[in-house]
Amino acid sequence: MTKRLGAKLEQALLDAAWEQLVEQGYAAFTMDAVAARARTSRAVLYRRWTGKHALVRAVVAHVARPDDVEIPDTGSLRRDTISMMKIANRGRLELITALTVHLGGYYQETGTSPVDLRKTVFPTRPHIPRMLLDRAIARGEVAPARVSDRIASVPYALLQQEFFMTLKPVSNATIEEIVDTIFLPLCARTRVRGP
Amino acid sequence: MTKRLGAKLEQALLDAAWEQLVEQGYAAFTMDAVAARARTSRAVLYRRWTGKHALVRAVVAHVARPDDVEIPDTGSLRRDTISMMKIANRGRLELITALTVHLGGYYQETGTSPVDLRKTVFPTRPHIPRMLLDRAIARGEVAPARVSDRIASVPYALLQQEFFMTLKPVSNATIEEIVDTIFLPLCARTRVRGP
DNA sequence: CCTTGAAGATACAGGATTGTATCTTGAAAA
DNA sequence: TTTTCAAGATACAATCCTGTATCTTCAAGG
Repeated sequence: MTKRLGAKLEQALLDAAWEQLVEQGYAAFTMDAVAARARTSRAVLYRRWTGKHALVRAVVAHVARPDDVEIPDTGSLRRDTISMMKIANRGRLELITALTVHLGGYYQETGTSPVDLRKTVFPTRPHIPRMLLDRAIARGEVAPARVSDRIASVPYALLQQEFFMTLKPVSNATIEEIVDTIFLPLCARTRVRGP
Repeated sequence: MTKRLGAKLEQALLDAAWEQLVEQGYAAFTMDAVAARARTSRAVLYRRWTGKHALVRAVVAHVARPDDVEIPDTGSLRRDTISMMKIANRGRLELITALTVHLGGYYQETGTSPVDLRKTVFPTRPHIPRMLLDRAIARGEVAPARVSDRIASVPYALLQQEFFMTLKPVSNATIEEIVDTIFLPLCARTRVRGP
C-alpha cells in the first residue's frame, strides 16, 4: 500500500470530493463516500476538516481558485465582455451548477446563502464585471455616470438564466446577442462618444 | 384527538410536505418530518405514497396547480412590469427555487433532470413578459422595432439571479431599480415618444 | 539507519431514517 | 346504534452516517 502525504494527498482528497459532489450530489456527499472515492479513510478527512460543511467550503474554494481565471484585456468593452462570458460559459458552469443545484442542502443546514459561500470562498475577490467596466471608463469608452454594478452583472445574469433553461453550454451566438442587444445598449446610453 | 379523513387529510399532508420542503429543504424532507408537521404518523404517508420520491412528485404537482395568475393591466409598462415582478417574487419564485435549489438531491436519486419536472409543472403557458410588452406597443408606449423576447425577459432573469444569490424574496426597491435602471431604458431606446 | 509523525485500516457508540407491523381510536355510513 | 375501515400511535429491525479512538504501517527528515 503506497501512501500519499501532505499537499499531494490533500489535492487527491479535494479532487475526489469535487467529483463526488458533481456526480452524486450533496445528498450522497458523505465523508465516507468521499474517503472511499479517494481510496482512504474518514479519519484522514477529519484530520483536515471539522466536518462536511468545512469540506464543502474547501472543495468550492479549491475548484474555484481565481488563479486559473485569466481576465481578458482586449482594449474594447465588447470584446472583453464576450471573452469573459465565453470563459465563464466553458469553465464555470459546472461550478455554478454545484453552487446552485447541488448545494441546496448545504445552505439549509448552515443557514447560509450562495452569497455567504461566495464571500467565504472569495473574501477579497475583485468584481470582474466591474473591473471590465472600469477599464472601459478609464479608456473613455463609457461615461462613469449611472453605470451601476447591476448593469455590469447583467450579461452574467442572462448567461446563467440561459444555462438553467437548457442545462447546456450557451452558444457563442447567444453570448454575442446578449452583449450587442442588451449590455452594450445599456452602457452606450452613457457613452462619452457615439450616437 | 380529532381525525381528518380522505381528501381533507390529503390536502393537509401535501400542504405540510410543501412547507417542509420550502422551509427546511430536501435534506430535511423526511417522511418523519412531513408526518410530524402534518400532526400525523408516517404510516398515513406510506398508505398513500410508496416513498419520498413519489411524495415529492405529488407535492410538486399539488403546488403547481393551474392557479390563475392575475396579469396586471395598469395602463403603463412600468407599473405592469413591477406588478408582475412582485407577483412572481411572492408566488412563483418559491416554486422555482424548490425545483432548482432544493431538489438537487431528488434529481440525483431518481436520475431525472430539472427540465423533466419543469415540463410537468409548466405545461404550455403564455409568455407573460411578451404580453406586457405587446400591450405597451399597442398603446404606442414602446416602438415595436427591436424589442425582442430577450429584452422582455430581462427583468425576470435579474429577479431570478437576485433570488438565487440570497434565497430570500427580493425587495420592492430592488424590483423597481431593475425596472427603472435596466428594463425601461432598454425599451425607452425605441420609444415612440419621449427622449 | 533510525526516529517521527501522519497515513491507512478498523472498530465502536450514538443518532437518524426507512419501511413494516401491530394495536387502539374515532368518523362516517348503514 | 352498530359496523366498518382508515386514522393515529407505537414499536421494531435494518441501514446509514457521524465523530472518535486505537492500532499498524510507511514515507521523509535527521
